[in-house]
Amino acid sequence: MPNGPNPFAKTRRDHADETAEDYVEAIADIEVASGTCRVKDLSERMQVSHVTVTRILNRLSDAGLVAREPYGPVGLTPRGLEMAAASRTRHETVVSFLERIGVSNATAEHDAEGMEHHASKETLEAMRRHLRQPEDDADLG
Amino acid sequence: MPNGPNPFAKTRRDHADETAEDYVEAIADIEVASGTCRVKDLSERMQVSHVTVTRILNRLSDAGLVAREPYGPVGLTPRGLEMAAASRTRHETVVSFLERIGVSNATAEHDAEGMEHHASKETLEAMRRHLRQPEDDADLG
DNA sequence: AATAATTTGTAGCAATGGCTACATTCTGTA
DNA sequence: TACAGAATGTAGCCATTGCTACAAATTATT
Repeated sequence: MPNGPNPFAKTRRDHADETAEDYVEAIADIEVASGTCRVKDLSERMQVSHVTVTRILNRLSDAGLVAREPYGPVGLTPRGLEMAAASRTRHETVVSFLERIGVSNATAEHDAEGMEHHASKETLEAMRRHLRQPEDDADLG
Repeated sequence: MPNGPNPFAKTRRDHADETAEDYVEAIADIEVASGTCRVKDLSERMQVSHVTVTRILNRLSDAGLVAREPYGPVGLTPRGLEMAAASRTRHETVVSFLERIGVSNATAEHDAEGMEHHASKETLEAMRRHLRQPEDDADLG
């Protein structure tokens, strides 16, 4: 039978926060890759309509994460930059870790995209600890 | 800089499916633990109001996963049982794996709750492969 | 400059998942 | 049986994230 009373919880509420992190990280990536980030870049990257992107950007702008003016490029505020940096670090940790245990790069990127929002500090530390280990143990056929 | 064009995607759409899996798995757990599952058990477990639970159960009932009649207990259909079994297996894989890399049981349970929905077949196989390995490599201080 | 094409914005609809407030049904007990 | 309390159901509100359709602005082309 299951073990504890409720190791579970509201895994579901913070959905909007995950969206914020995804977008902020995407904006930072696109800026690095293309110089500037446009609504269209985001709609392509997130594979949603430009309408969805616009509405989310408005919310992130109100939240002080994104700097933006109508028909202009999409930028990050200092707070947005902070969040992007943290997200990126965490993303890279998860991707590298998955690759270390034998997952292909493509799958690691894909799975990390969803998993990274649920990896606690303790779990991320465990992953980094593992990454610091020599990869001897990876010889499993 | 980032690597590929779009290893990302619609990580966001399948939210309702995740909810279905969470509820179906919770129902199975509660049935095992208490004999029967009631709306109240679910609202406590998921930490949401009974209203939210009722509405979600209606949807799952329409979807053929949950069997239910007004004011009665909550049961699983054959399809619901299948889904619960698969969810449970996956959940246990993720929890065991996290524990193996040094995460505490409480954190493993918590993180797995969110991560399990994003672990692809390939990633789960990598985790199981790792679990089959002797734990020698775990001696990192 | 005028026109065409692209990009972005707005209006408005649907589904999902939160909630409170209130109605109903069930259960247990006086 | 009647009543009190607990458990469920229903109505209706909000936020988030999808969408299509249409309007407006920007950019590119003729």
